[in-house]
Amino acid sequence: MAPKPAAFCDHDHRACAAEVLARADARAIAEGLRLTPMRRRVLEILAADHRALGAYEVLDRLAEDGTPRQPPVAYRALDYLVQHGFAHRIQALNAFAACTEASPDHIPAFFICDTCQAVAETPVRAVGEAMTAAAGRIGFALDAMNLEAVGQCPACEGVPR
Amino acid sequence: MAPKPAAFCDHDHRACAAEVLARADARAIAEGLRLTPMRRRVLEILAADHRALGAYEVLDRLAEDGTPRQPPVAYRALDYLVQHGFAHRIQALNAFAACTEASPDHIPAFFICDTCQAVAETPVRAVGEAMTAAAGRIGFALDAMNLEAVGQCPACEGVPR
DNA sequence: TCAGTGAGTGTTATAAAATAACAATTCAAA
DNA sequence: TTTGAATTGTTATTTTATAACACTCACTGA
Repeated sequence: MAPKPAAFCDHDHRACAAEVLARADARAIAEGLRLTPMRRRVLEILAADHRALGAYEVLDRLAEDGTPRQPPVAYRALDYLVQHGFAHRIQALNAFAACTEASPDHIPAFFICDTCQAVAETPVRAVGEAMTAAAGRIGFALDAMNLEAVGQCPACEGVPR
Repeated sequence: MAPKPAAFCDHDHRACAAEVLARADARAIAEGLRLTPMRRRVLEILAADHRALGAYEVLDRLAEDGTPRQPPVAYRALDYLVQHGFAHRIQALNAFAACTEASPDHIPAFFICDTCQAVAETPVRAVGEAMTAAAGRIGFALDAMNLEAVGQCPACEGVPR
């Protein structure tokens, strides 16, 4: 079995989250992207655990530091993060998760645990290629894909649902 | 190039929609599923074209025959249709499309045209297998997947976006 | 025959998610 | 240092989805 994603294992999450932020900071500098305090704070909130957060959950966390609880505040930051690949939108949950993958050009796929709500982003090159091939066969010009799986993560194996 | 999905071609859509309904009727009888008039009507509305419809669009169509415009009416029928594989939910659009695939155990993938809003469901065995394999490698017990692609369909090729 | 049960539908109300629109501010380049 | 563009603040509204309960009707077993 391949190494399990950190999302499904015990791990030093403080370091894990710090790494996500550090990579984002580095990329923002390298590419001249404006990862403003607001946006960075939202990414930090998302990175705080391996769960996807709804916009209103993000808003609640922001409100704890005194940011006004207005939906556009959260949506704008989230849209920016998604737009620039710092975060992903998990369609199946209407929610958002920090991007945990180092390689900048990966095609993300998400494995969502029904039991503990953990979301793991794992590189699935073969899936992306098969999808691209399928698009090619039907003459479809592919811009983006959403690859999401719902089930039970290895840490929750055996837990009744 | 493989045969393009009907959704992306000129075709006799009356026959196409009738086939979807006929297959659903047959399966309902075979499996003892209760495809009530309400549910069948909603499926008919979905099958009316190769677009995904939001629940409130379905509700509007229903209202044209005098059904009360109450959200639960649409959501209940849609949930049933999705639950039993007569229709699919298109997560990227918060919308629903009739299942157009004959084989009952297929893994659906959706190609969504940004330009004309057509949605094609095509069997993508290789994608499903790659995804299943990826799940297996990380010990994830897969229950369901959403495979969606956004882009431009062959019929809209060249149309500026 | 007829209470009991459960699935389906009708109906009212509300919750949750997302966006429109415009004002105020900040920032960086000319 | 002004000017234009990007960002953030704010109010209001739209769109999507669900909770909760009442009513009907077909079916079941006493």
